[in-house]
Amino acid sequence: MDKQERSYKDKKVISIGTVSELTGLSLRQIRYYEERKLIAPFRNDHGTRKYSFNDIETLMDIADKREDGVQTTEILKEMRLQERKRERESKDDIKKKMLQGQLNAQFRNRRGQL
Amino acid sequence: MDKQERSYKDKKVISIGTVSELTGLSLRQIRYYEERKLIAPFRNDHGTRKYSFNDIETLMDIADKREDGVQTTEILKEMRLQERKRERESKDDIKKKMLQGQLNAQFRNRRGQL
DNA sequence: CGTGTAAGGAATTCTGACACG
DNA sequence: CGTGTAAGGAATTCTGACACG
Repeated sequence: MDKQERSYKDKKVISIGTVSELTGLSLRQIRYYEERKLIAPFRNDHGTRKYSFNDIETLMDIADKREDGVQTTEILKEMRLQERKRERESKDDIKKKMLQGQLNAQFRNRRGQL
Repeated sequence: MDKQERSYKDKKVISIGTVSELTGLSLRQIRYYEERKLIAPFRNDHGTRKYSFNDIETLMDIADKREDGVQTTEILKEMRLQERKRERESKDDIKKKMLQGQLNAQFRNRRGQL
């Protein structure tokens, strides 16, 4: 996913009625999940909520878990765990790339010595 | 761009007020360009227009051309030319892939004969 | 806890039209 | 041709609250 596409996914431009249609959740449910800190829509000048496609995906995950009887507090914890996991993986990825870069450099050096 | 990301770009979910903010165009202008067939927003049950990120990009292109004094009729022609060009390129791409496939098959055959 | 609902107000969007140039 | 604007109506969204379980 390049920068441009990311921006589509993260841009908060969708109003709550459309989100409701897309997710099958009621307005009440969507607003309640915000109250429980599960999502954070953007508020424009007037105070109208605007959601991203990312928010919609999160809401669909929430809907699945709620159907399985998971409470919002639990869902919040799970989401935070997931978040930390992604951060770790992202860091590991950077480390891996740096290591690879060093190996490549060594390889070039040895080849030069032959 | 994979299917998922395409769907974000093409999904018509943004209302005209937000499009106006994002493009800097007035509601009147956006509706007028639709009247001139330059864009085709989705209409929901109530009749409210819904735009995609793609529509927004098109509108920004239109805005640039209008600033250069290009009339909507001309812009429409240009857009249709562009569309045909993209179609040709897409077809050429398929042909190229088929040809490559045949070459690969021949190569495998000859190698087998050795 | 999670969700429905009625309440009143404010902002959005729609269409058709008149205006200007 | 392209755009602004006032007009009247319909649908959207917001918040705080009461209800149920």
